Amino acid sequence: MPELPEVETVTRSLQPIVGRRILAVEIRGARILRGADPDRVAVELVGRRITQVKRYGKFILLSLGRSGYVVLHLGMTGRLLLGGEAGKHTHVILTLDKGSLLFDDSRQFGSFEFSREFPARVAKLGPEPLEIGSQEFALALKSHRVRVKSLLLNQSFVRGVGNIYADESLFRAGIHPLALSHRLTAERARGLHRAIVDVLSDAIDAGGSSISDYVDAEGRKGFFQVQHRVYQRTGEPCVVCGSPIRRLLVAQRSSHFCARCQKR
DNA sequence: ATCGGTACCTGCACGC
DNA sequence: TGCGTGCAGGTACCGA
Repeated sequence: MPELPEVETVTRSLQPIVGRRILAVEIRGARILRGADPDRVAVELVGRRITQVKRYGKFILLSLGRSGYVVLHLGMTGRLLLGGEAGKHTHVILTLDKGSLLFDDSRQFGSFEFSREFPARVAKLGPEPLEIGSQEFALALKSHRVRVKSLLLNQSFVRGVGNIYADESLFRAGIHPLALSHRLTAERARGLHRAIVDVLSDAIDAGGSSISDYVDAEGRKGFFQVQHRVYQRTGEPCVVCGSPIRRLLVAQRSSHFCARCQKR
């Protein structure tokens, strides 16, 4: 579900919890803690005040003053919900001094971790695509010899781009997903960066893409899915040239593209 | 040191 | 109705 635009939308909708204090922690599904001891996590969190909610790529960090961070990743199906009823897949419930925060995740690929320090997993991420310059992006592309689609999905290259927005960006840039990163001209590389910025910005404006179950912390769906030009449109006519959108596997992920508009 | 492939988990749509 | 198959926004880890 969640790539940069969805995680950004969730982060924005979570701002009401800034300044709130954690009164109680209920952990129903320990898998989401990735091996940490549930009791210890609870002890670390209870009584802390949430001082900031910030996104890094696809991660959300809740700062707890100087005590540390709650490090959240939504995986494929994770949801953070303000209030509401706990369900079958609710793994963590934070009771706040006003309201509550639920972490829901049917596939359990997400994670809920506590870290005393700024987390290494987050520190290792590549730059934010919306902050890096096109020139810098083009140079970085040159230093890798891989399929460009794989590179876009690599979070240590740029953080936050996932399968939907990689496909949509490559389409807008007219670049084939199998194109080799180091073979792209600087101009096409800069064009790809512009396409990424455009797609991500448009998607954030639309509140993200709700393919099946994505909603923000207030339960609102996103609307960017109606603007997808290639993602999950296999067989449909290309909006530019009319030839059918094709699908192939790159890095074991479905990749949707127009063979006529997107060149290697 | 980088890679591509596989594993992790649940739910849904589809064909038979 | 039920069963098997394939697919789904994610990353971690393995061996080459």
